[in-house]
Amino acid sequence: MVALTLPDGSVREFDGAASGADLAADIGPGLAKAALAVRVDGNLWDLHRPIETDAAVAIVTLKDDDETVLNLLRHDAAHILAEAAKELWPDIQVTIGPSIENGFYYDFSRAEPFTPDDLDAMEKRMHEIVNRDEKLERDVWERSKAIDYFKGIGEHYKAELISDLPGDEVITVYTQGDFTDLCLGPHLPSTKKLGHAFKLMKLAGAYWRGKSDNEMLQRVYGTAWRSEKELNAYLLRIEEAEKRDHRKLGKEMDLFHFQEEAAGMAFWHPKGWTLYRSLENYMRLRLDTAGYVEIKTPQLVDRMLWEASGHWEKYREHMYISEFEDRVYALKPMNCPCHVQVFRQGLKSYRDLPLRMAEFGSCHRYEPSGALHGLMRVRGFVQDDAHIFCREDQIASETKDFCDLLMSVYKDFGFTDVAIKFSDRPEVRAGTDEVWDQAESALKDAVIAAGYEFELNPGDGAFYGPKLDFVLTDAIGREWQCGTLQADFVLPERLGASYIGEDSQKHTPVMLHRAILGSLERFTGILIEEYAGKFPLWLAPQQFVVCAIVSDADDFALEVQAKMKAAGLRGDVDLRNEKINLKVREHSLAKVPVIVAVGRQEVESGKVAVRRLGEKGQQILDLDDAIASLVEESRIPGT
RNA sequence: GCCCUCGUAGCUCAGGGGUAGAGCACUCCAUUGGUAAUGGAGAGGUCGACAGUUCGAAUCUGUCCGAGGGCACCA
Repeated sequence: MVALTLPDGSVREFDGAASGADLAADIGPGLAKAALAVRVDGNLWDLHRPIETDAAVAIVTLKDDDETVLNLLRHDAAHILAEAAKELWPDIQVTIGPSIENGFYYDFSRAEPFTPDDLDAMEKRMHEIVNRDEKLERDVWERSKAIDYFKGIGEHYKAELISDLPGDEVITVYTQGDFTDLCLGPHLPSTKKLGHAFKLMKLAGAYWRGKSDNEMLQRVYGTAWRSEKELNAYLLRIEEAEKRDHRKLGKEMDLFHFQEEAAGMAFWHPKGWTLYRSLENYMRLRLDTAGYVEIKTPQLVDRMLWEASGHWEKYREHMYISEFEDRVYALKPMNCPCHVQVFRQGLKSYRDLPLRMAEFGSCHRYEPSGALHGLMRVRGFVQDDAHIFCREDQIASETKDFCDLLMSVYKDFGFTDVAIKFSDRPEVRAGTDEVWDQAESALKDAVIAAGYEFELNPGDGAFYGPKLDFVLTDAIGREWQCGTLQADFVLPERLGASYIGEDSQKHTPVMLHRAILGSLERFTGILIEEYAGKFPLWLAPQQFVVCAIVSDADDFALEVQAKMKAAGLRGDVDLRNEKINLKVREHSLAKVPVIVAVGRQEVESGKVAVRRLGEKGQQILDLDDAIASLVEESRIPGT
């Protein structure tokens, strides 16, 4: 007798072992048809796997809108993709194929590279397999049998996977049609249950087991959803994201460009640079208010300093080197060693601490060519960097002040969804365990005291100390790591920084490395995508355009522009011999927030017609009133 | 760095072994038009770079550079 308790508390009893399918059939034919899997005491099981003891169970159907169903569908889609590939190219080797966010992938090994046509062929075959309604059978195999089987059919990667499984691991295989695959499961009862709301998206290379020394496999990415409607919504979402890609908008809005003579380094155009400077000036104001001093240090520094700091040893392959007169210089990849040099000038007292030293530091790092990505990952960039030299007992308050400042800055850009990750001691590190204990708890206590939640990221700290990473989520749900706070007990000592304490003795300060925006290039890119190019007035590089409707209004248009500029607003005048329709269209497409139109009526009345981006109509306003309200609206947050 | 794809006019793209095409932008002419494209004419390219195959290469092959998508990397 097996008693199965349903989520509503009711109990169904069976004479012997019963499967989820039996249970669903017992409840009703509708459920029997809709059932995809069964949850048994919290674990997801195949629908046809016998349940032999009393358990709390729940039938899983498409209506369950948590990730469970999507994972099931996507995992099955991966298997069906593998089956399709095996049918099309019998000599292909299958490896792994998990469910991932928004879809699935499968890694294959095959001498011939896949072509886009192959992708279509695989997708077509997948639809056929779904229609075949192949049953999925679960089987438990002996390890040696499994290894022999997969070796026997030439699936060496599978055999390797099994060999590497822990000795006590139950080895399960699933068979659908003629295709048998090693898999933990669970799966849908048959291929038909997947439905047709899937699509193969792209081809990519991927290292076997994620190790760059290993063979490069061919990965096929796909997406799968409960319904065509969900699939189309997803495809639409991707299209929308592509429209606001900062590389696309950067070109369209004439903000910046890249060219091969300086790969990974941006050429900023007037409008882009205006935006960049707005961001920098905003940050400068915030730092000034928060008690930072700003400095500027050299970009080209002798290797001796980098040897002393440890960068020559740890970071050499990322550094651009230049040689003159038997001396070797490196373009700085980081600002910290230079900041210590400034700190070391003159004798420092405990009264000088905490000393918050900021620099919009221009850094260069040789990033692998494949890592470059628009403004988001570049080789030349500027950090809103600062180093706080302080005593150990000041770490807590400095951490709190920093977190508050960072959150306040992010909020000014509309980012309120900020995750904090705490990374503790890595395997390879400098400093004693005692120092690490102290640094970790100081940093952790400080975040807790400041009232912020964080997740642990074990072993990912910097070699000199633990760190906090700040990850923000943008308007379309993507995550970006921008801010960081790192507690450093190593560099100040290595580079000979010291201060005189209350006891008249020399002490070594602690150094907090910190950045809020991270890199100005990257943050600008994030802002372009966040706002889809439609910047709030204070950031918009071109805040207004004054358009003359007839040439008789040209002088007045120039007068209006001059007054607006005198009030501190940024903008141009458009006196072209074109119709107002064309001007409105072009400036709207250029995402200019404010279009001021003046014709004969305005010349006579002295008023202006103001049209805001995104609105259909316009307002007739007194020029002074219009200017006053635009000036108010374009004020930098926090001023 | 690795795998796949791509590189044609300022931009978006078509074409494809016999020395190049569209739309928009640009220049000129006409038009002074009230809120998302006025009409006409003209000019514009060493087809990413370098080799090779060929009577002939933008087209085929190779190498390199760059870009896009992934993987690896991101102290």
